[in-house]
Amino acid sequence: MSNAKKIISLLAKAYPEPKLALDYANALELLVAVILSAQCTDARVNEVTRTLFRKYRSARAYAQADPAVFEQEIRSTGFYKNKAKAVIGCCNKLVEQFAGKVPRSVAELTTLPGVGRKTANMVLGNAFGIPGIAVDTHVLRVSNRLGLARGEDAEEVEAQLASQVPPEKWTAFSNAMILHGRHVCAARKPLCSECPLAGECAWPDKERTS
DNA sequence: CTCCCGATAT
DNA sequence: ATATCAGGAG
Repeated sequence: MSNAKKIISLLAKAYPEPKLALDYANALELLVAVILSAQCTDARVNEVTRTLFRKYRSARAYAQADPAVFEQEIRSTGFYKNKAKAVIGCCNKLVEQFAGKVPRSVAELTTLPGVGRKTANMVLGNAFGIPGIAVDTHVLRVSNRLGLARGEDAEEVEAQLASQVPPEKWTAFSNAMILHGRHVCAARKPLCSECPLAGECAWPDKERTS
């Protein structure tokens, strides 16, 4: 078994049924939660969406929101002006071009304002069960450290990962990589001594900060 | 490449 | 005090 296959297998064992830490009940809620999650902890997003999801129950509801009010409602997630514009703009387009429903392809999703490949793949995989590898800062970092990919471009890394992981495992793989990046292979203080993948990891000791 | 922005860890 | 954090747009 190749090193990459071993790593992918160990990762799946370490994170059986990896699920997102974001709270959501449907594709629209997940889309909104992922947009709000940029540069923000999942815990804070959940705190905000707990009340937000009770008030806005459809794409139309967000589309009709007062921007100034909405900005304040999501303020604590940071980048609130951009995010408010993204969510409201997104939902306007959903209403006008997608019958108020969240589309099921990367191509369509990325036409929505504020939605890039990472957000699109996150929604596809977790809300629709359509295979997708969401490459965020964690997946980028962990992939490079493990030696599963090389490079800083998210789309290139996504392609490299896609060629090594069978499509039916893309979503679980990317969710596991995110969890691993958050809790073990952290940017600042990676817990290499507790890492189940340490034996197969390509990251040289000299580059470790702790 | 820069800007957006608050919360949290260090 | 300040560096960094579940990105995307201009």
